[in-house]
Amino acid sequence: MARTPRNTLSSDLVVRTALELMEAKGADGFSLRGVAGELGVGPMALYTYFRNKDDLYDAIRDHLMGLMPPPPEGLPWPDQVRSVCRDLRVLMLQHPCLAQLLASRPLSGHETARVAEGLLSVLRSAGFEPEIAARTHTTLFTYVLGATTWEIQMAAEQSDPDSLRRLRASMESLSSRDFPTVIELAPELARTTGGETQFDYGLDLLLAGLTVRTAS
Amino acid sequence: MARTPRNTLSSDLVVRTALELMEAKGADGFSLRGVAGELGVGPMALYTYFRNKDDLYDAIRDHLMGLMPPPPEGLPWPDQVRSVCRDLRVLMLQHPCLAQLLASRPLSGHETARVAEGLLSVLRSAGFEPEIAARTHTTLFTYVLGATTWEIQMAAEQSDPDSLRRLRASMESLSSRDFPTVIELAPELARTTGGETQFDYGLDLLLAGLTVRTAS
DNA sequence: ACCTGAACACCGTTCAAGT
DNA sequence: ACCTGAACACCGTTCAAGT
Repeated sequence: MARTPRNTLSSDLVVRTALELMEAKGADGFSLRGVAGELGVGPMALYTYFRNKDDLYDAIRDHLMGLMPPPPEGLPWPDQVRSVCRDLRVLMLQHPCLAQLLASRPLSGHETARVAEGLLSVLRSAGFEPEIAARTHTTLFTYVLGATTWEIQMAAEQSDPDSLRRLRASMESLSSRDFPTVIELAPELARTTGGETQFDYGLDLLLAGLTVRTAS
Repeated sequence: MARTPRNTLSSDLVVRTALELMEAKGADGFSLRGVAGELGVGPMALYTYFRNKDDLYDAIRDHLMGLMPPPPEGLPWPDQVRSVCRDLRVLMLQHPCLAQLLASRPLSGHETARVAEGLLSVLRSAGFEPEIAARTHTTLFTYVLGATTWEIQMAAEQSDPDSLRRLRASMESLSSRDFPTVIELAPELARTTGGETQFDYGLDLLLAGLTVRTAS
């Protein structure tokens, strides 16, 4: 908007402006040209600070990961793990674009490494061997990613009355001969597409599985 | 490519052409104009069969879900559940675009309902109450979605030598004072970004958790 | 180093029109 | 119903140039 004079741009300002735009217009409506327009510069000005769009995405992701609190200290390890996973879910809900940024790009950057360090060190301190700690870390991360991505997507869909109407229509077109269980459980399925209870249900299954593993 | 005369188009032909294009050029390179070009028609010809791009996406997803085999019969329920989850992972690996199609759109369509019916009926037959069956279904689905999306994305990244080089560089720039565990477990983390062993590890944690639950 | 401006090769979708 | 053609309002990125 405002004509920005020379040498007032910085990679940090670009990231913050990009993040604002992404949360205002959604990950789909986001564009480099939009960011440039918001900053009052030409689209090519951004290429001074980022090699391309993906490079900017990485920077936004790392910026958001910087908002993750460290794991709580002085608790049993299952509670520490639960806390980290819940914090990541909450951060993703607060910044829905983070889901796409995490899923589509490999983890890199300082803040992202800090979050990984936190969870991995909890697992190592709990006595997990290197390979099991790594496998558990990946399992927990991908669960949070999948569960919360799904939750965000379904919430977005349900806030659009048009697509919600079409979804109901497609549900009702299903024959109760062919799909008796889907029809029977339709209310329960609608209720379990998100929410903290659903998230904790899956997380506690994983933690229960881990507890069994460590006991033997 | 070929000039298609009138009345030779059909929604099924459009879906199959779109799927081919999506697997040849990747989900990013995919476009309605590309599909139309491949069919030798103008872009607007597709709007006779689909309301918009998302509508076509839904049709492609349902087409792919039609390739899912039914759950195996005559096995203990944990083996049935494992089989369905593994089948979905394999299908996603064979058709990488399915990951994005599942994550970005709500589940609708006949074939998608059939897959849900299969897993839900396994859970109900195993004695799960309606709400627990629904929660378990969502948990399993989101785990497979998250784990396999991650696996596909990391495989794509590692096949690009340029981004692999930059990833290694960013790993080596991490100080071993600040990130001792990440550095220590770097080889294990690289090994656990995908593969059947990693997938089964998380899946078995969930199943172990479910077994504990049903026993009590 | 930092930024502009024009250009290239694209998008999805609307609208009016033709058969 | 089925499809065309022109138009609208966009994209990311390259390239040459200016300060």
